[in-house]
Amino acid sequence: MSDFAGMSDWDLQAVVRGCTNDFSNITTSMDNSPTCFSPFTIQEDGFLFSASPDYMFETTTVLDELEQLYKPFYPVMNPLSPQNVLSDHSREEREPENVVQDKQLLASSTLVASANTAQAAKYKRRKNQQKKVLHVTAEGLSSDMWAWRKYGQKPIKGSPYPRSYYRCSSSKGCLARKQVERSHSDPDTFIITYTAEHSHSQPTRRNSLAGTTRHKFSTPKNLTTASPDMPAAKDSSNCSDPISTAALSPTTPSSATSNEDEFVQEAIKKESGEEDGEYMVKDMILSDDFFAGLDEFDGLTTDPAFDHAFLDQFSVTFPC
DNA sequence: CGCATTTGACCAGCGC
DNA sequence: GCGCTGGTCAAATGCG
Repeated sequence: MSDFAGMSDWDLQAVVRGCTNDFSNITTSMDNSPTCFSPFTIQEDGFLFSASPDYMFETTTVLDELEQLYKPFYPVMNPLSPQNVLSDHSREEREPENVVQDKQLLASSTLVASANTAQAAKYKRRKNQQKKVLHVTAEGLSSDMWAWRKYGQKPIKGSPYPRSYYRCSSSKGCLARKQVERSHSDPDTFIITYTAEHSHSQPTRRNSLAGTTRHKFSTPKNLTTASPDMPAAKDSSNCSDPISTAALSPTTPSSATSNEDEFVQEAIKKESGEEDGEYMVKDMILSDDFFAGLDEFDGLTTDPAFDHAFLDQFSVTFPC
């Protein structure tokens, strides 16, 4: 059949799977330029926000203003809510920045306010729909504490890779949506598009129910249905592919490690004690978790527990 | 049994 | 107005 048909979702699931330890891998490759010099960047209407420390410093003022603008519309300041992934990808013509921001804010508040009318949101005008686009590598797919449930997958015209659709399963009635697709220009990069806003506070830890993760990729079925595009399951040479090894459920891993708990604790600590100003960049994607992750990353990477948990997940799917 | 995932069908937006 | 495309629904299926 088509290239999409066999596109097992192993990669896409990997995309949305939470693994808060991987923020350092968030990146972009919109122009296929080397990304190794930029830990990650965020695209906003084609404009790349380099998240290098220097740039972040320079944009602090702007971000501060953004944050001030966003605050009134936040049900809760969620470090990693889609709101924090700043990138409006509506197809509307570019308008003066503050005008666009105002519109986004209105749209955001409207979406939140209408959280109880999921049906009404069913067919929102795409053109005006608020979106936040994030480009991440497979390792950086992680991302958030939200629990996402996949509700659809569609082949996208012009792209050899299908797009997966996820909705927030943390709370019923939450309109938050998440689309994940592999970048056509850079298969190592995944494009995550957040739509709407969570109508509830961010869970302090991942939803345990959603955590009944299924390592589907290890099942015979999924192995046999491996996509022609993603022959990893068949081609042992791909076992070295971090993307494939990250092929885990988008939902909460039931095997939350002690390291993850540490992350949660760290996040809680920061949430309770640090808010405005100090984490300006968190309003993009550099959340508290991100910095916490950075702070702990060195330790984690050398922590036997981390290695064990991390490799354990890999070995489950790709025992090679 | 409850949950998540898969997947075909349906519907609405959008461009022509 | 029509056809294409994207986004969502919901039944079927599978797994723990």
